[in-house]
Amino acid sequence: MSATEGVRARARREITAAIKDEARRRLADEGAAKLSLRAVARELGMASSAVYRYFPSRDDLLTALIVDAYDSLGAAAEGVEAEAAAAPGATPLGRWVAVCEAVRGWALAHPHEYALIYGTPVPGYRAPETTVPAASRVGLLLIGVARDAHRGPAGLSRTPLPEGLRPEAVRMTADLAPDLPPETVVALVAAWSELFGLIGFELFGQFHRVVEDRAPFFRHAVARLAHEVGIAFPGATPEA
Amino acid sequence: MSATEGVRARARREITAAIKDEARRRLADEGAAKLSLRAVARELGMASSAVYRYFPSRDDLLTALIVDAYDSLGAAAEGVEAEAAAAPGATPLGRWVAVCEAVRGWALAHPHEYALIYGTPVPGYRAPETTVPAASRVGLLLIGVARDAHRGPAGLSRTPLPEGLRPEAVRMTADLAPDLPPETVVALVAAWSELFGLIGFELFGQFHRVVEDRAPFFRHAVARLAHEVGIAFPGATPEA
DNA sequence: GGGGAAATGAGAGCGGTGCTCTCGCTTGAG
DNA sequence: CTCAAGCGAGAGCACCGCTCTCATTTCCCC
Repeated sequence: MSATEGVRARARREITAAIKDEARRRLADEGAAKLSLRAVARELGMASSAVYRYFPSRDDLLTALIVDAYDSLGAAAEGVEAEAAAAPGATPLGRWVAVCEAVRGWALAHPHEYALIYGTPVPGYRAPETTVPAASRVGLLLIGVARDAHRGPAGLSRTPLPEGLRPEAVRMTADLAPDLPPETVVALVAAWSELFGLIGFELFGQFHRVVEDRAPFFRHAVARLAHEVGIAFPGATPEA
Repeated sequence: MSATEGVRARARREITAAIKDEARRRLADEGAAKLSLRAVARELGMASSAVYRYFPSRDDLLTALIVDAYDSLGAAAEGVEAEAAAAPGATPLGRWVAVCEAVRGWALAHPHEYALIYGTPVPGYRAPETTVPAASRVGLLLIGVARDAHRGPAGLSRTPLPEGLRPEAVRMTADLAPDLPPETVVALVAAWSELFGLIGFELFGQFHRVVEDRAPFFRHAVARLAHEVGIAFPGATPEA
């Protein structure tokens, strides 16, 4: 035991992690809706009531899993993006596609955790504000790629905004990326949500018997999203 | 009682409908995951075991609600599309936007039913094949709009496909719309899933503090999706 | 019309759930 | 060393999905 952490504190940290690990394992088996605190406790060889010392309610356990999932996804995407950006001959389009494919890859590897954060919100559950930073990481990454493209030699193409959208576009720009054109910010937010539409449809079975060879389809679709954001021009294709 | 329907058949039909209605009501209160057959029965003043005469299991009740929701959404979208198509000066772009806005309107009006069909799949639940026709209605509608645009004077613009996607694109085209170019079919399927990404993000709170004035944002985004499908050319805007 | 099969409803019951409370034991800070 | 705080276990409450049994009602066929 260290001087700064007694047996009790250490046990608390380890048991908390063990509960979350076991919960994640059970999540993969049965989904969030049927996640049972008792089953987690049983598997860990402890009384169900003891789990409540660590998570005041089942929903609090879910919240913890949600924050962890956002962070896991964010870290995965950031790692891949950093790698893509460091590679020789890196282009904004290549980085954009890399981020999108990282998100898809994480989602396919952790479908139930993905469902937890991008699927139907849990019944009475309201995400606390603490989840916001973790939840924003992928979006910030996409903004960063667009920003670098904007600063780069190729610049960004823009589609004009209808009049009715301009005030909201200006407001969004001030909030999200004041250094980017409003046309780009609007396209960025749309592409961001459309990306998760593609992934959600694949993951939740909507592509069943519609799209079979999904990797190239996804790659093509997100490259077009990048084009919509103004990151690449028609005819340009990523190679990585 | 009519000659073709006895007391029993009529009662069965009415009670089945009453159970589904009450279930829908409770769905709005607590979400699909916590939908309780017992609570439905209690509210209807019948023994919980009696409900099993009408739905063999809770999941079967959910299936019925899912099919109903798909049909309700499909009917709403089809109605709006027919109206838009019949209006003087109707354009494919106008009809496309009308369909998308109808889907969004239905989703905002029936958020829990939307979550049921486009959100996280219910735990152990696997959608039976019987849901496929109802689930396809919106997609078919979008295909129809693209088909009419293809036949119309303006035609469809096309973005070339990467080589790796061509076999799958050809397969998809044969399955979905043999009379359309593969480039269009791929763009159509992508736009279809991206449409539900936009709606899902709005409905499930991901746009919280990101997009505030959502109607014009959505309208702009789906018009751009139409453009991606090749339905409208840059600069064209719907007016309806 | 009458009789038997099928449909229906009610109730008890099984094993499971989230969550609370109380009880003893252990740990750590004063 | 003491004593409050942290912790685990067990019992218990109200609820859940689902099954089984047992009356009662309806319908179909003879």
